[in-house]
This record gives sequence, structure tokens and C-alpha cells, in this order.
Amino acid sequence: MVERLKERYQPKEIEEKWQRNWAAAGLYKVTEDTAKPKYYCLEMFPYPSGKLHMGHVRNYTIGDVVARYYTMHGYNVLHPMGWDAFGLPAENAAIKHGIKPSVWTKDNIDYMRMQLKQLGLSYDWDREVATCFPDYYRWTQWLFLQLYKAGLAYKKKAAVNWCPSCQTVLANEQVVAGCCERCDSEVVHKDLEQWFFKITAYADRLLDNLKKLPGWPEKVKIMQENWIGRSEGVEVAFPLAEGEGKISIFTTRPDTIYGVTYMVLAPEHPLVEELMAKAPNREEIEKFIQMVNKQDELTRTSAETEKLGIFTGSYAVNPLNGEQIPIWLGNYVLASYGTGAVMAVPTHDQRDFEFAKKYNLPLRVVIQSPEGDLDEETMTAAYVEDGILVNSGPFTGLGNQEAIEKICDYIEEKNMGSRKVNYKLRDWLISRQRYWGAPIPIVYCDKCGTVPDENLPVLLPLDDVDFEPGKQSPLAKSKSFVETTCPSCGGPARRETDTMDTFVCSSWYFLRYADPNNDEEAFSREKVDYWMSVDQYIGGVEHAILHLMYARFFTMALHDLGLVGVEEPFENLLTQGMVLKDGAKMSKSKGNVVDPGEIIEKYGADTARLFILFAAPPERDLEWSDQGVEGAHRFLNRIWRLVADWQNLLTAEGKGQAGKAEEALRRQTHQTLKKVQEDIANRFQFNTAISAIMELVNAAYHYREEVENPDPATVRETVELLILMLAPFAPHIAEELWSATGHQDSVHSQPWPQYDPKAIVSDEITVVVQVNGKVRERLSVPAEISDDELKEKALAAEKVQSFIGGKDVRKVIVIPKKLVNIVVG
RNA sequence: GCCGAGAUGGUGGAACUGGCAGACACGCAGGCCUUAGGAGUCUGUGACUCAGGUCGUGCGGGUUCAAAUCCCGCUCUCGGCACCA
Repeated sequence: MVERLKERYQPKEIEEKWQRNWAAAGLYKVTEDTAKPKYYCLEMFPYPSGKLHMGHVRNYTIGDVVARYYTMHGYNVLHPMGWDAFGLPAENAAIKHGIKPSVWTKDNIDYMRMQLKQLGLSYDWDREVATCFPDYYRWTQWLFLQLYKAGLAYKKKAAVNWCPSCQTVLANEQVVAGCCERCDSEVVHKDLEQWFFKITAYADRLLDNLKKLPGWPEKVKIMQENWIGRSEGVEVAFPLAEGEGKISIFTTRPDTIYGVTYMVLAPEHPLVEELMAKAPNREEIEKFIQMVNKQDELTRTSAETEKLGIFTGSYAVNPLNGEQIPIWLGNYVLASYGTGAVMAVPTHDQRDFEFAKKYNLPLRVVIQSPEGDLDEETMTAAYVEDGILVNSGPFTGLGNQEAIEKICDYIEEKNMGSRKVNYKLRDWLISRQRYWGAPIPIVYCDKCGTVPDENLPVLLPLDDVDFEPGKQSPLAKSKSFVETTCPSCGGPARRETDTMDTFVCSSWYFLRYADPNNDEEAFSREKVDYWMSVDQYIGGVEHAILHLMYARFFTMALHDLGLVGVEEPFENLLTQGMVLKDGAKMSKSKGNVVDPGEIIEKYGADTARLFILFAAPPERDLEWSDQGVEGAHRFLNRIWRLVADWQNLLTAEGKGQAGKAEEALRRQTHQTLKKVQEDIANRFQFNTAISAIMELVNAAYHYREEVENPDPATVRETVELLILMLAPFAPHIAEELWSATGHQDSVHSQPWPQYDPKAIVSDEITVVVQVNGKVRERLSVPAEISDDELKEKALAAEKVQSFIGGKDVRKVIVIPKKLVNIVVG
């Protein structure tokens, strides 16, 4: 017996009911099944910050539609959720409110999990992972050791961001405009022993593989390409004029090498001390270096900062022409790129030009423009276009592009240097002097040195930890943690007290989802090979570089270690836009935050989902509108009333009469089905898919208005297809209406309906007639009309004739079954 | 500065391969229903208009029978990178 639908749509009641039923029935649980094609739909897991924000709702709603859509299409869909649960805010909460990070994080996870469940998302909750629990991070540690043994993890001294007030190292992301994000003091640089992953070993592959990712947005690929920053050039050694030393420089413009008039070293260059020892103006140089060191990173590396330098008193020799050139120090040369030294060609590099003008250094044109009007005396900017080499010894007269190759060959022949590829990409600094992260499983022993600790997990101490910032990180202060025995010799030893960057934890979570409860290994190769790669990954574009590059690096490295079959983790990537209010990103400081919890409470999850999907296409930013939410809610109410009104008819037996109105409604139903199907499959255009459903509902209302005795068969088909199409978007109301129309099974287990191609064709079509490109008439003609007939009809039309007047018909263009354009003049 | 994306009614957005600009929704206006509506339902809604039309997709040109869509030159907005030699 089918229950009568209530007159009013009460989302809260039905949403809670169906969420319970789905969970009880295990509707969203999946296992490997070779009988079906698999589909891995993944959304970027959240940081458990406290409660969901609208960006989460958007991200997870989009993913849910994709997952439900592919499920209905017969795929075995993996759709998991978890928590990126290590990180700084948990420690801040500990300091501020005295709550343990573990407790704070777990409470947040519990609350946000409840909120995700309220949204009716189709996750297999049996696969939930949280990176902060030992059953996960022991495998993060294990993977670290695999990289360590493969030579991909190493420790070296590096300049890091240091907050003098918090007495701790900060991640680059935690430095906001040169200041500490927590206390706002100015961040300085400090040399410390740090752990790195050798991501640079994969620079070329990370770059080349981008070509194998047609399912990624061009924008993201370009951002990664720029971040990797590959550039080809040549490294050339310039001998010092006095003594034995040499200074190597890197250049991408060897064609300008005869135009070098001086050389600039970074103040951090290793040779600076030696040069300074001989310099007459030693004190001034020291002052200069101190001054540059005081400039913070932001100004130091800004193109707008004034270029400052000082002469060292020493000279080097240009190996190509034997000329002596002065060696300068300059604030604009980066110690961390290339060799930390550059050759300066003021005529053909704008930075060198500005520097030379400021310090009155000589200029020499070595590439002449096609106009031939370049002159050192009159130049106001460097000439960086192509041209012909002049003043360049044996290379004079060559085109500069050709000269690049010739000069490189010459340099290599004469052993002055060699071709080299440089990258902007740096190795990934993964160590953090933090408590709430995965401890790096390394032990230091006086006898054995650095020893990997295979006895995993290396547990974070949960008690006896002092979170107050001080001279040492919380872990370094915890005696019970630090003091251990050497895994190799059994003697007394100390633990590494750094923890791993949280990006390490999130670089492999998509692999753990394939086999989340395995306590023998990080994941079984078999299960990972069944599920990987991720067919659709969805998340914010803010992760375009960091997370997405790290995850790609990890997957490649694990592939090379034989742990996974795939090289690239994410087949298709959708970067969703931000949620804005009043034109700005929602933020507490702007006071324009809309709380998803309140929206769900007031309108229900289906309304929230529908509004977010309808208001903008997924990649674009979405402007929040309270009235738009009302509109989405009204639409659901409209469907509810329609089905409630027709409920008797729907469950009634009997065939009715199928006339014109029925045929038209049926046509629109199947046309809508086709459009919704295509909008989702081709472009994830949920907004236009929903608008098509709205049009169908409007048509159904008109049918109900116009037809006295509606045909039960037509009505039933329309309503059932409508509910099926609605199911991925608004799962609760669809389920309720599905059950109210006499179905036992869940709407979410139904196959996606196929449209009837015969139903969508019409006998009559409307053709537009233009005269000189302007629409003058619309003709209703038989669908099978020939071009000649159409032309004839168009010319004969009364209104068209009046526009032709007496003029000559010069040309008639017929677009079959669509349009006729009559050119007169 | 370089790279990328975008600019369409009062608003969010449609328009797939060059072929009816403004679908759908919001807002607004009006009719019906109602004791009442901030509910529902139906209709209208780019601008100008001599009521026949004319103009109209950031600006200026061009190609074409036909341009929001293609080409050339700009302006502005957003995002990323930012002295990478």
C-alpha cells in the first residue's frame, strides 16, 4: 500500500528518514567487482576545522551528483570521504583553549561527519580515513621510509622561515606577506637541518606527463608548468683575472655573451668571502651584505625593488673574448637559482640595463635589430627581440637564434662549460618543528648514525606534552618521546623530533581509500590497481600547484617502487569555483559568511544542493543569493505538489487517450532526458541540466492546466522520468516521491533511463526566415521538408515578400531544416 | 612585468560546430484565487519607439549572406607567478 504524500513538503522529516534508511540498507557500500566497470569519484578531503563551510558543500555536492550519475549508469562507484586531520590549528586550539589537539580534532571530525551525512552524500563511510590516527600515519611513516631507502628523502641544511616570537619554523604557506600568520611578527631566515623529498628528480616527468592529462584544465597544467619552470641554457665558467678561481654562471642567452660588460654575484655566493678578503672596500661590502640580508624575502624578490649593488674590486675574464670584466654583488641575483651568479649584458637584459645605468657600467650592443638603429648611447631600454649578431667575434653576422646553438657548441668544444637545464622547482621541504603531524620515523644513534625506525607506528605522545611555543618544538621537549633505543644496536639514541608536512599525508590518501582497513600494509597492490586511477577528482583551484603536484610526485615515486600500477593519480580534474557573497569570498573578517548548517535547517539539504548546482557552472565562482535559495526551494515544492496532485493517477491502472497534448508532453520529457544526460556527461553542466528539468515541470503544469482528463500512462512516464532525473541532484525528495509513486526499490539503485529517439522527433518544425540577415518570419513546416521546398516557401511568405519589395533576390542561403537567408539589394 | 580566465538585461546565468541573443531562475509589474497573503497560480518583463520598426552581447576595426561566437587592436575585472639570468 502506497502512503499518500503529505500536502506540504517537509524536507527535514523526509531527509532524516531516508538518511537512516540508506545507512541501514548499506546503499553506498562498494567492493571490488570485476563484472562492472569501476569509477572512482573523489573530492578533496577537508581539514576538520570545526564545521562545514559553503565551499565544502559545493565541492561535495558536485562530487555526489557525479557519483550518483555514474552509479545509475551501471558503474561500480568508489566514493569515499576522510579527513586531512593533522595541522597547525589543532595546536593553536591546544594553546588557546587547553584542549588536546587529538580531542579537538576528533570532536570536529564527529561534528563535520554529521553535517556531511545531513547533506545526503553517497559516501561509503566504511572507508573513512583520518590522517591523524596511528592506523593511517603508520603508513605515512612507512612510505617515508620507502622514499628514504630509495634516496628520495634526505636531510640538509637550509634557510627556513623562522618566527622569532613563536620561536618556531613556519611553512611557506604560514607566512602571510612576510609575517607570521599567528602572531604577525616579521619572519626571518635561519639555517636549519631539514628533511626534504627529492621532487626535483621528477621535474622532467612531472612536466612531460602533463601532456598525458587531457582531462585536466589547461589553467592548472600551465600553473604547474610555470612552477616547475624548466629552462634550457648553458653554464659557463669565467676564470678570475687573478688567481686560480672560476665563477660559473648560467644563461639562457649565450648569443649575448660577447656583450657581457660585468658580472654579478648573489651576496650569499660562496666565493664572496674570498673576494672580500682582497677587497680594499671590505667594510662597505660587509655593510652592503648586511643591508641586503635585512631586506625581507618579499621585497628582496620583488621585481619593483631597486636594484642595488657594490663592486668587489675583483675582475673575471670572459672566456670567449678574453676581456676583463668587473665582479659586482647585487641584491637582484638569487643564490638559490642556477649558480648564484650571472653574466650581465645590459644591452639585452632589462635588469642588467637598469643596474648598468645606475652604476655607470659600460654597454655594448651585440644583437642588432632589423632596423639597425640600436646604439649604446641612445638606448633607453634593453633590446630583447631577435636580431643579427654584431661585435661577436666569429659569430658576427649570424641570426641570434642560430647563434645560440653555435655558441653552445663552441663553449662545449673548448671546455668552457656545457649545456644545462635549470628548474625553478625546489626540493620539497617536509619537516616541521610541530607537534600535530606524523613523526618522521628516524632515530639518531651515536654509534650507528641516522637509522630508519621500522618499528611503526612511531606514536605521537598524547599525554605529557607542552604545547606552549618555546625554544624547542613540543616533541623535542617530551623526554619520553625523544629518548629511545637504537633499532640497530640497541644502545641509547634520540628520536627525530620533526613531524611531516601535512601535504605528505594528503599525497597518498586516495590510495588508502582503496584498502582502508588493511593493517598489514599501506594498501594491497591488487585493490589499488583495481580502483586507480581516480576517474574524477574535484576540488578547489587553490590546490593547483602544491597538493596536486605533491600527489603526482608521490604516485610516480610509488609507481617506480612497484607499489602501484599507475603513474598519474588523477585522470580527470574539475576545479570548482569559489562561493562568493556580495562579490567577495566568504570570510569571517568580512562578515559575509553563510552557514550551511542554518540553510539545511531552514530549507533542507536538497534545496541547498539544488541552489548551489543551479546558480553557476561548477568551474565558475558562485554568487550566493538568499533569494536564489528561496527559488530552489519553491521549485522543489512545485514538484512535490505536482506529484501529490497526480498521486492517484500515478498509481491508477488504465490507459488513457493519447492526443496532441500527450504527444507534446512526452516529446518534451524525452528531450529533457536527452539534454540532462548530455549536459552531465559532456560538461558537468548541472545548471543547464536543472533548468531543463524546470522547463519540464513548467510544461507538466501547463498540461495539467489545459487537459481535463489527463492520460495516466503519459503522466506516469513523465513523473517517473522526472524523479529519476532529479535523483542525483536532490536525492531525498526524489526518493520520497519515488516511493510515493509505488516503488519498492531505492530510486538510487535504478538504472539511468534511456530516452526514446522516436518520441523526440516532431512532424513539424519551425524555420527562421531572414532577409539580409534580419529575422523577418518564422515558418512552421513539415520536418521532412527539402531545401528546395523550404526555399520556395520562404520566398512565397507574405511578410518576406513585403521586405523584398521590388528588389533583386541576389542569393538565397538555406541551412537545412533551420534557416533561410534571402539576400536582396 | 609575464601567464591564464572573464566582460551578455535590474541580478545569477543560457546560447553545443558562425545560423532566432537573453533559455532557466531571481527581482519587478499585473490578473486570478483568498477574509487576508510575505502562500499558490497564470501573464508580462533588454532599450528606444512615430507602434511599422530601429538599436542591442566591454570599446574600436575587420572577415562573412550571417558574428556573443572567427581575426586584428585596445580597456577593465578576477586568478596565478613574480628580478629564475
